Amino acid sequence: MITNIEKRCLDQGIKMTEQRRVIARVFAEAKDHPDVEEVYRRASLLDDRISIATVYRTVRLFEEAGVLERHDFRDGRARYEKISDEGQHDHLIDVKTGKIIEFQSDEIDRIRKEIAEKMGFRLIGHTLALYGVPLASKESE
Amino acid sequence: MITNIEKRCLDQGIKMTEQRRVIARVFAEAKDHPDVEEVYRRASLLDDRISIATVYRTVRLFEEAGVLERHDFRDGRARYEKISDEGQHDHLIDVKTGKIIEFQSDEIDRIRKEIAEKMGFRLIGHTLALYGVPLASKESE
DNA sequence: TTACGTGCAAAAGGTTTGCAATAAC
DNA sequence: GTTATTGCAAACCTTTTGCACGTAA
Repeated sequence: MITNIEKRCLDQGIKMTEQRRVIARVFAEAKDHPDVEEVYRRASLLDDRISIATVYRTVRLFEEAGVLERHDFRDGRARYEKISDEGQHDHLIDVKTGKIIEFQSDEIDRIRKEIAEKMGFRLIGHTLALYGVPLASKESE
Repeated sequence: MITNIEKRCLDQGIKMTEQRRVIARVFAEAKDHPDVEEVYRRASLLDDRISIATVYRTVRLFEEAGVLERHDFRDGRARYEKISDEGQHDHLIDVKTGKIIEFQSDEIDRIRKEIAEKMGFRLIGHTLALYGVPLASKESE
């Protein structure tokens, strides 16, 4: 069975190797935002002939092809997730636990675009992450 | 003459050394978003008894004290700027030139806070960077 | 077949840290 | 005088890369 991500890669003219197929599958099945080490771990379970250098090369390739999105959540390594058909979302990070929660806001999407255009730019990407603590929690920082 | 940043550090109970004063001065005078190498370069012009390790230690200290803000603009190193009294701004990066342009939007400030609270969090920080190309420019990516 | 992808290990680039010397309070 | 800070160099961690080998089309 061919994953949606693999299809997207083929559309982009990316030559599919066994390693790339495996990494595509990892992201097709992921519901979170794994870093490269974690992708390597999961890929190795499916096929142990994969090296971490290939994972690095592949996530970069997929990112440049618009198949994956890279995130920086201030923990020192890049995290990746697939770009889904149903539009993108942003993230809120619970700084107490590190948990990453997705959200989507049409209003923010609109304003971002408006601001960029008002400044004379066409928006081609963005980074938005909110960092918060649970409202119930009383710790000051 | 004592800089505003130095005053802020003293308020936070930070012990001021000559090196820290020099680094505070660099940020007091900066109108941009220097990385550590650049801070080190500017600080060295004012006082050549400074090491880059101290710059790393000091920007971290200042960041934790709420005196500096750290940014990641996808170029592989951290950039810093002072937190000014007149409220914060966000950034738009011209991906053709790397130029960083500041902007401020009360509407975005409001929505960010609303979203976090609606999700059950008190917002304590955020990252927002827009990446764009000049509207005049016709390149596709 | 032929260009492209891979694994390995080494290197790069940014950042942190152990330690002995130094300076602040 | 005591404790924190500094400079130096080594270590760290993530990511990239050179090269010989392997593989997809």
